[in-house]
Amino acid sequence: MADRRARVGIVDVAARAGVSVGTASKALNGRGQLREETRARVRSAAYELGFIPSAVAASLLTGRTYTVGLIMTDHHGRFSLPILHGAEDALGWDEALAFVCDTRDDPIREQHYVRSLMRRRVDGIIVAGRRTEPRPPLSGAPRVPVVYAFARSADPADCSVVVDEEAGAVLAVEHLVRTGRRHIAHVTGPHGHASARARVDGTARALRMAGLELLGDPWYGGWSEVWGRFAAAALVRAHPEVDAVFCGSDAIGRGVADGLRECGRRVPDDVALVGVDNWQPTAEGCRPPLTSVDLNLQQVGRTAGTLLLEAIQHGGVATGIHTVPCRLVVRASSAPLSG
Amino acid sequence: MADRRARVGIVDVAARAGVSVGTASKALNGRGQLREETRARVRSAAYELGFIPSAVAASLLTGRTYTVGLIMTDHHGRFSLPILHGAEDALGWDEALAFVCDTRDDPIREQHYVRSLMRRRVDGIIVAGRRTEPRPPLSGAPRVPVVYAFARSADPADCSVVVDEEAGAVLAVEHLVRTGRRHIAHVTGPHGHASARARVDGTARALRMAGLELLGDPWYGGWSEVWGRFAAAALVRAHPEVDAVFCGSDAIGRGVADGLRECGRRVPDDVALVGVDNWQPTAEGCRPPLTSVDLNLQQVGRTAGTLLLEAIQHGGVATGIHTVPCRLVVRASSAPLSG
DNA sequence: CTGAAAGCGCTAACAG
DNA sequence: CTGTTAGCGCTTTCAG
Repeated sequence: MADRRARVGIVDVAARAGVSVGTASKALNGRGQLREETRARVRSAAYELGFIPSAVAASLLTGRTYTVGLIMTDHHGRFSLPILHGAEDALGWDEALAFVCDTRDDPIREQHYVRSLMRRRVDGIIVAGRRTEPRPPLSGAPRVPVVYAFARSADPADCSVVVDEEAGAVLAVEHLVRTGRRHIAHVTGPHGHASARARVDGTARALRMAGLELLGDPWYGGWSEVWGRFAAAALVRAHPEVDAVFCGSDAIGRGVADGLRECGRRVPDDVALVGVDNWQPTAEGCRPPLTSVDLNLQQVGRTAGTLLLEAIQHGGVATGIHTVPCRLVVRASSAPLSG
Repeated sequence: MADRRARVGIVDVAARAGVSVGTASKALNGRGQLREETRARVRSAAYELGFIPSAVAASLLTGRTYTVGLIMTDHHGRFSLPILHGAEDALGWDEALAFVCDTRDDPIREQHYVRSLMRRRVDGIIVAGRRTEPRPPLSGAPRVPVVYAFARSADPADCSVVVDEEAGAVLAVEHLVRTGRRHIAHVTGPHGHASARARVDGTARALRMAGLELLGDPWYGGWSEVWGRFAAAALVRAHPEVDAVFCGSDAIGRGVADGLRECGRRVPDDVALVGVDNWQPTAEGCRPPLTSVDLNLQQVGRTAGTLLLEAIQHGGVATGIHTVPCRLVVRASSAPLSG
């Protein structure tokens, strides 16, 4: 172990071990047929010199860089960071490293980043979306595999990994039904969002399967707490018999919880609540802590990483729309009706 | 504009333009003395072939990769993402790209990542901390410049960019005093956290300068809403005259707001509130929206990026502890006392 | 079992 | 003004 003056290259290692560079290379990479004694000698020479092989040089030769680009569009990282973690898992922290590029939702920036990534010869690109609406495919049709995560590409020929949001809603509603709720309402985000519509559909499906009906119409609004509070008040007025609310997001859920409390309804005794996102700060800050549908974003990232890796290895192109299921995380807001 | 079969290299461009590779290189990089007509011919050949120069090959030659490593330790990215953005700004999205490595607070992972980054020959490394306690320097003493952001290195010889948290507290308290508050309490996180202690010190200093005293002792606890709610109730009981609370975090601030409301105190009419972090979801979800001390993390990242760049260009090592000031973001929770 | 030599894609002298 | 040549640091045939 040492840190010498300049950069130590494989030639230095070879010299110190008294072998040729070719031999040194083989010894270090476990390739070829070498006497074990030679291997050991090279290895210790490398160690003593603090030799760190250059991935740059290796890439030039092999054509693979063992790097991928991760394009994110949500600067707060609520969606893209879990995706990054999953991708890191799949890529293996020993293998590939990820260039993370935050486009800040600007197509120009995105285009620049793609060019930058191509110049760096990344082996592939993961595009992490911020909403679930299909997004335009990367412009410039990069010559490497691309996998879209969370927000699928508008081009069905592309490879996308998405969350089954409708099934997530089903999970939530089935849970409410199973715990004894019968008068279930749904407060969610803007009608213009695919996520909101998918959850409405899932809710309807689950209720139908249980032989129930939604209490009134879905309450479309925003994704915010303010909307949740407002909706809760209106909801109680319109349907006093409500005994559960499936909320389109944790923020809404929190707002609804506060709103209900202020109307004199107890959660979960009078009304059970389930949210979506399972976002720690919100779900656990809620009073009481909020049962929530986890979007499994890390799994989305892991799947995306795995698909990308396969595409890279098979020299092919990734294709198809892959779906990841949601997961229900039960907390106090949906305790069974003890009645 | 085209996408041909394999990879098009500069030899292909040169061939198509009817010049040698050397000339093509010069034309494309604006180096050397060339007839404008030749330059143009090469450029259009490159364009028609969809030529994307290989940064890998260039790096091998020049020794610089125009990439940096960004090591983050907080998987939720609340601290490291703003730092990343700032760093991106400083590095220039056209210039350098960042490998983002999430160590998940595991020293082993960190060590592996550092090795990975060194093998990729990054030009420098930024280490984004998660807490403000000094952290052990990167092991293995990388041969490239390293800048620590947010959490400074325990080795004072290293280069660190930190937030002046004490000054941030002064900002908050001065604001409260200026808006007419006189009975100011302080609810904050664990005594074991340097951040909590720095804010306590800043609070004391600002009050002293205003000729005031803290109302009772600082309330050390956790960073959570739960703690804020609890503390608010206890505080009102212990010091009914309280007319302002400086909270060590936005989460605490939110808890205090709820707690106070439930004790029958109005915010800001009876009690003004200021938090720290200026974390959108919490600060704006608060009722009323919470005035907060912004830690200027993006600026921390920008400074770190700039210092790193300088160190890289001057081939030297970055040094010194650099401090970034906080910024107060005023919202409804601290409206002036209209009394 | 080990060494020598070619070359990955590009740039930078130096010739012409 | 343009072409030729020699590598950057490494892996990999192919001889020895």
